[in-house]
Amino acid sequence: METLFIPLDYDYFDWQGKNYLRIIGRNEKGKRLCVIDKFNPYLWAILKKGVSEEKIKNLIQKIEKINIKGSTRITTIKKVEVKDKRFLGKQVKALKIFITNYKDAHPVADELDFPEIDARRGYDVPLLTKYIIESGFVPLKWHKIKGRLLNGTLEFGGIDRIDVDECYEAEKIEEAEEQAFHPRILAFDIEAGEFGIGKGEILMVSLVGKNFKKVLSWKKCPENLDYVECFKDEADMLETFVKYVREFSPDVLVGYFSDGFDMPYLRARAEKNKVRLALGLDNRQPTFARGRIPSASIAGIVHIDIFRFIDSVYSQYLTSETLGLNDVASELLGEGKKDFDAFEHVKNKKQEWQEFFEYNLQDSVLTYKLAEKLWPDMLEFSKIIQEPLFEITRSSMSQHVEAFILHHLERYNEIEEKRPLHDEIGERRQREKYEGAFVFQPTPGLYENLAIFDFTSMHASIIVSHNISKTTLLEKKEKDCYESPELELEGRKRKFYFSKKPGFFPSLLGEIVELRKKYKKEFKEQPDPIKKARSNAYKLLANAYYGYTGFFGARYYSVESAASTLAFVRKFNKWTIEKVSEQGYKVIFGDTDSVGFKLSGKTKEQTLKFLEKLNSELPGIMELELEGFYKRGIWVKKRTGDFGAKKKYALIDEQGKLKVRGFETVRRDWCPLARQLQNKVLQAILEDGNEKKALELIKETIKKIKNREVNKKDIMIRTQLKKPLDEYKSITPHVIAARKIKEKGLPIDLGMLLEYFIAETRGKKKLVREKVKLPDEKGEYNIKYYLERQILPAVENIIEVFNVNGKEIINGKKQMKLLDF
DNA sequence: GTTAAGGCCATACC
DNA sequence: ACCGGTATGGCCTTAAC
Repeated sequence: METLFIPLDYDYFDWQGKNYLRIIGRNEKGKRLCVIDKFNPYLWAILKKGVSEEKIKNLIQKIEKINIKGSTRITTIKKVEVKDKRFLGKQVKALKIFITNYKDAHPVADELDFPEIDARRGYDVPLLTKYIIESGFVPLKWHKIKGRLLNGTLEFGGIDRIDVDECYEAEKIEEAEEQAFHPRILAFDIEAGEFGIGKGEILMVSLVGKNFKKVLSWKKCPENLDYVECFKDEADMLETFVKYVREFSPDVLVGYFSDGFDMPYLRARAEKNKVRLALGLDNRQPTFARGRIPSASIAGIVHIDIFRFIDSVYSQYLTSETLGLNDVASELLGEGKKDFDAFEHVKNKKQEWQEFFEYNLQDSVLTYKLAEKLWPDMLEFSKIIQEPLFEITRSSMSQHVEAFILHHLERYNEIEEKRPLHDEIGERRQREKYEGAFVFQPTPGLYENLAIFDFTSMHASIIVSHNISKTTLLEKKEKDCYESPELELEGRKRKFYFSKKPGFFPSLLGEIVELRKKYKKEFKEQPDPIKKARSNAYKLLANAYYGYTGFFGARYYSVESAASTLAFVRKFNKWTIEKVSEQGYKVIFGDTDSVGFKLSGKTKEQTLKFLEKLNSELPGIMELELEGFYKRGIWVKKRTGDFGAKKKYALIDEQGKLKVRGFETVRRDWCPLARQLQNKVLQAILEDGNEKKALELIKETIKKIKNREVNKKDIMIRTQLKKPLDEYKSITPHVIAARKIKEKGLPIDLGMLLEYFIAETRGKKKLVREKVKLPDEKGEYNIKYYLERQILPAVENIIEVFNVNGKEIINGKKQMKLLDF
């Protein structure tokens, strides 16, 4: 039998002591199929240099006798082969040791304690990763499967007795031509009576798919909402939820924060009600893998918590201030959550059931739309990294980088390095920090006609151009090698040297950068979401690569590499600043990979020509590009000290578009009133080149504050709770806000955004925290606080740029003047 | 009781 | 534990008077 197949969900099982894979996917007609494949696990024993043939033979005989006896299986050595391999870039002889069950790879490695063996590797890569590398059966690409149709016999212990159309035992798997694939997506969301997992009842569950929307409820039966279905109790509702999911037969079941909330809640309530949450195609209940956030997985269906993908990968593209469903959906879909206070409804037993149902449905609608919108990104990430969707949507960027490397080592005949052990991680984390990038000290002022140059993927291009990595690092200087600038590490000045023989680590990064360029070009020529996602995925990967070298959990961790890369970053940034100055431009700012300067009478054409010249002097694939030309820009004084603040500026381009960095405008822990005013002030100043209109704007706002005409939502300050409430050494306003919420009986979650305002208070209260009130608390805003601690700080150093006697203003009269308006 | 320095804390830039 | 160094600035805590 032969069929086309796209693999979606990977799982493994044991049969007669051996590992098998069960892969669920679809054929080209949309039928759901299952493929059973064998797996031949092995690990590596890297031999010491110069071990004789004779000794190797003896060693192999000893190894072949190893067996691991467990309660359910005995793992033995199937065969041992001698191979010429590379390890950390060096040529080695290694034994490829095939074993019967990968779950015992670790104990087998422990047994390989022979004097001829230098190192043991390849026992700590996750089984699925190992399988995909070996089989080439990569996720989300079409394959042609030749195999035997299984028919529900007990051949594999009945593993094929699952809810699929057909199940094959694979005999041959080969890649097939690409074609479009549209997954069946089903989104879900629950509403519960209490926030604590399982503490309250699940009041309703919504489900949204293509041409499918339902709200399941048991608390209330509305007459006029056709999508609401009513049940006699919670258990009945949960059973129907399971039934509907099974009937819809989704490839992807998606929630928003469902790993952390919906799934564990469903599990807890199902247990309580003695309902089996048999969502898996094999009728199993969801399982929860351990981890910082437990990942809920369903056999045969890819459960995606879209929040986790956004959190670890996609958030870099977002400007929303929180990663909550409302903010993210508003930004990506232009549509937010329904305005409804579910907590109020439950707590005060309100009877706004219609609104509640709509609210619940809308959450699933948004989750569904987000999943559709982000599908190209998840798809491309999965195809590029070659890891299954489930893993892709839950991994950090460093894990993505590492997985990408692991999946491409075979091309370099390279044996994988091991994961650092607990003690090693500890040591790495404790080691002294190394010096970072260079930031140019700006001079405060308003400047006209500016240009900004920046390096494209600077860290990546430095690593590639200087062949920097753990495995290309030389012990000492050689005749022809790359030499890092002098840097300080562990208290002494030193340099590092890297071989000119291309290493797999920088080479792979070189490929990533190349592919990024290629797909970016393709996207520009003929834009579509897939091309965009592909180009973005490579870009993200390239940018995360440097961070990976300095990440303590990395297999290819290398402080020397990270420190050297940064030394080059500093060198090239300063080099650019110098060159630009020498050419007669006035440099205004510079940070890490960018330099901004005044055109100083030169034309754009001259500047672009000069850019070309600079590029001809850069090594390897390093490249400077024009970030943009700007009409005006403003830099302000630091609040403490009499010099320009770094990482704080605002620019306006020729189209009048504002670009604000670092100012309160872009800081979410300032009230909207101050932020909006500052933004308007910056806009006015940069448009007109003078402060007249700005002063008017400030005057207006001050008047509004004094007359108590400011909207309440505009004075709210939002601050994130970054650690458990009782760990705070300093009791700041937002800690008070959190305590107040706790007193109300609401949950305090790590990472939640606390909202509060500063109110007028009676009596002698000096500290800000004593005036904190929650949004729904009664009280008037504190005029003095908002004038002096929000509005004034947000605008005073901006308008100060226009005053010749700048120093006097900050200490004296103008402050008073401003407030006297 | 007041005040300045130092530390804690959140957030931004790249 | 899940990229990390550079940087700003508010507010609290502490120590000194």
